[in-house]
Amino acid sequence: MPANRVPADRKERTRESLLRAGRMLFAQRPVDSVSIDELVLAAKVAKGSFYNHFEDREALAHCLAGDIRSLLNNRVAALNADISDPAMRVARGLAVFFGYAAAEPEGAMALARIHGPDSSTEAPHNAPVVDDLGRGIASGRFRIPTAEAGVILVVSIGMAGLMRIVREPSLTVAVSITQQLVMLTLRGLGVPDDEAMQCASQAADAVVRGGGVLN
Amino acid sequence: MPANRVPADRKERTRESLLRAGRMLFAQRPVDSVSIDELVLAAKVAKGSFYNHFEDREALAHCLAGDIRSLLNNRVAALNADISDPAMRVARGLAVFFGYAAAEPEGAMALARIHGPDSSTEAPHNAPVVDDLGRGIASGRFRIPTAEAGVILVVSIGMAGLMRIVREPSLTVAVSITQQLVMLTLRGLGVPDDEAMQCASQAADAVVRGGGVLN
DNA sequence: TGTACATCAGTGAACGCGCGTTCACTGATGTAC
DNA sequence: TGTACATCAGTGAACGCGCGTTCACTGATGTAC
Repeated sequence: MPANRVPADRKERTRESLLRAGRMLFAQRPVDSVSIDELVLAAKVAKGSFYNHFEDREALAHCLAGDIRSLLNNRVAALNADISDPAMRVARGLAVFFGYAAAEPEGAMALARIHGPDSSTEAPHNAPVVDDLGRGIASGRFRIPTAEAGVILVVSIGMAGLMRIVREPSLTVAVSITQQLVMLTLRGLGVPDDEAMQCASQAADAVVRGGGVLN
Repeated sequence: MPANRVPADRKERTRESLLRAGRMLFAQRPVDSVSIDELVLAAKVAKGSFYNHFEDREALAHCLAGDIRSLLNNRVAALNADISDPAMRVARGLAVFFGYAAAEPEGAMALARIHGPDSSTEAPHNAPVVDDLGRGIASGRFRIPTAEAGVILVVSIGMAGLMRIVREPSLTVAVSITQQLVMLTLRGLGVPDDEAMQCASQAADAVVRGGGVLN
């Protein structure tokens, strides 16, 4: 217990400022092509401050992407709290990502650029998807031999749709893309046509249009 | 018509050497993090030579990815020359990419890293996919509202599968991943279950295992 | 066949800018008494 | 309430390495005659 303290929120504000700058810059260019100078300039912070918070540029990027990904995973978890059908859960999960892309294209683009389409079954942030797929397979809702291919499908469609929406970030586009991509995805997983379409429409409507995405 | 000439193949060999070096290095690390020094060292070429062939690192990367992508697109075109069913064409197209990932993981990884999952309908190298999807929709073989979502599905699955296979580049893995991912994809596009499975198996067998990929 | 010459890609030393990293100092905030 | 002190994040000048880019020179190959 230190005798004298420095206000926690000053440190926090600097850190946030750096992360915001990273979000803006990494949304535009590859991580390696952004200099520390540019980061601290955009963050309105002295160069030395950077190293009080992050070991290097990579660390900032990793932290930024982790934050966004956690935010989205939490939203998905909250939104799916009392949904048990794995198909609907996957649909709403994708819809959260697509809605975010329309609402916060900058954050979405940064996430896509930093994480890339990492569809490994082991990556911790893919755990929710792996889980839903596992349940769906067990219950016969999804008709695929192994979860792995399903994870690749869902994650890569998620990232691709996100990047598509970011290019033209309007609610209309997001709703349309969500409907179509979720439908294709569920159908791919073996969900009957009509149900896939129903889930897709409901998710697009409730989550993307309805703004189930805000907070 | 110049009076005196320099042998064309000397220039060509230097260029090829630089491209090979790029393939190796870009397979391992992001483009921006590879220095010209590393490139010319790996290529066993003097630093100044680099600029006789490429304007900058980006140009080399672009050229490299373009070459690989063209090679693959050509293989697909040749392999599909007398296949008319769009579902089978898409299946075999994906299989070519997956087979390449197993046979040439380095080239595949470089392609993935440079092009990324660029699933835009306008990108010239996606033209063949756009074409097959258009025909499939017109003939009722694919049941999707617009080609765009289909392109996103096929291209992003293509790249994701490719990266998965690269991580463990064996024929066995490639065949299994191909079967599964092609099945999911065709089913997503609206091809009936049994036919999707049949196409997937045939493509995996004929193209990936059968080495329809060599040459 | 031989010699002089022309071409042009290859070479690598040299240059200098940009950028990552450091560090002595500042100053804002909170604590002691 | 006021004064002295402690803490620690913020600051930005300074350093020096790495890297992209240039350029005068070399040398291999082909042509002229």
